[in-house]
Amino acid sequence: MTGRPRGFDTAEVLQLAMDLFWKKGYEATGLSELTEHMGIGRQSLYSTFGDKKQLFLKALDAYLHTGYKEVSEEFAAAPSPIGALEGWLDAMVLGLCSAQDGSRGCLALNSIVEMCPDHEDVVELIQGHFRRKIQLVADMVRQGQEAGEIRKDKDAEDLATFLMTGGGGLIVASKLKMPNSRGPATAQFLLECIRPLG
Amino acid sequence: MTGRPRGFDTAEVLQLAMDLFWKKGYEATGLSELTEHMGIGRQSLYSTFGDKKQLFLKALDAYLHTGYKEVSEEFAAAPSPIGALEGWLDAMVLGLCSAQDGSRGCLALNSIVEMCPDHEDVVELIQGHFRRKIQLVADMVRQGQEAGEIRKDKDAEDLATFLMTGGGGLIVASKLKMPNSRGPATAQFLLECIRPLG
DNA sequence: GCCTTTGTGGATCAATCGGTCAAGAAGTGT
DNA sequence: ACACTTCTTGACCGATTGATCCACAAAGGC
Repeated sequence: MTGRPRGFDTAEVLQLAMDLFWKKGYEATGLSELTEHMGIGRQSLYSTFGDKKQLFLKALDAYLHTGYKEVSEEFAAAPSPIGALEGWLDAMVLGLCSAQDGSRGCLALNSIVEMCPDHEDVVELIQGHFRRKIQLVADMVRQGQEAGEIRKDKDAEDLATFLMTGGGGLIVASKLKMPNSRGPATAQFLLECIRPLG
Repeated sequence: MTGRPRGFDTAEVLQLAMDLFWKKGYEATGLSELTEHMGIGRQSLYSTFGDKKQLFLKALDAYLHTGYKEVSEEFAAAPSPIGALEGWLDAMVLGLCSAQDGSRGCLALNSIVEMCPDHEDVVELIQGHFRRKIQLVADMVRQGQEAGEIRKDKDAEDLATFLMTGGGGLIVASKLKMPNSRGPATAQFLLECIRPLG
């Protein structure tokens, strides 16, 4: 027998939970806030997602997957490798300045800082995503190297790590909302550093 | 009248509080843990430092000051501007790999991620420190430019921001403890990017 | 020695935490 | 219409949170 169906869309309320975790962090987000913001009852939350930790892991996983998918699609639609990377960094800096999202940064980075090295499950989840994303960027770097748009005297994965690290720094710094942010200039300089010499 | 003197050294227990906040973050650190780790009673803590938030602010302030002082002294003792910056980045990467400190990262960056943009007092405190530190690094970059060790086609403060951002990214990434960390290589590349062209 | 001032330790506060339980509402399948 | 399953609602749990109160100990000034 099938019983009464759920009165809400699982993926939808998971997205709402993600929003809250993103804005407030894991520890600072209470169950009462979650249920209120998600628009469902306490028991519905527990029977659907397990406990708070599992809900967080599922929200984080969804975040990582959609993030990977978005970048992947942007890369595929880009006119050139260097254009793809430029668009990626620009979107990163642009997203950080949008007054809409405030300065909530990146859920993955926030979670790293808050929950590493405790919470091994979170560490492993993000490590796996990090590895895949590095490969995604490194592939694009390799294409750029073959096209002569990117310097060939450095390993593609090293350059990808360099971009990822710089991007991470940009995201974290953006939370400070310094009066005269040099985010765009720094992003441009990151790109400049991987171009062919001369 | 002077009354009974304190049975502990204020700066000493503040350092202990800092250690705990550094390792666990603000929210995740409880009063019971604090008093136990600091070795003082609850009431002593409150009468000496105010409430938890004020204690945190004082610990963070102490952290920022000692951090600034250390870098400042390292810079003064360095043989050359580029050597100063190299030593700074090396110490940063080295400190992150030390098994002793685990992967607690940097208290300032951790606090930014956890407490911005709420907790305006924390934001302002770190913003002020950030401004001063950028100036410290930018001054060293300027000296390097005049000495011909650093490229002159970029603004010194832009290059300093670039280094700070990259360093921040390194610190955050280090918390993930990826199997084959490319931290040292990335730090070296950061330095390479600010050297004169050709 | 006494008196005053301050520090200390333990009990205690209301509030909130994550999590559970049980009763009733709302469906599905036959 | 009925039985059966699932979802939903709200009360409730012990534990812990940051914070306060109060009695008592310990030191300096006279």
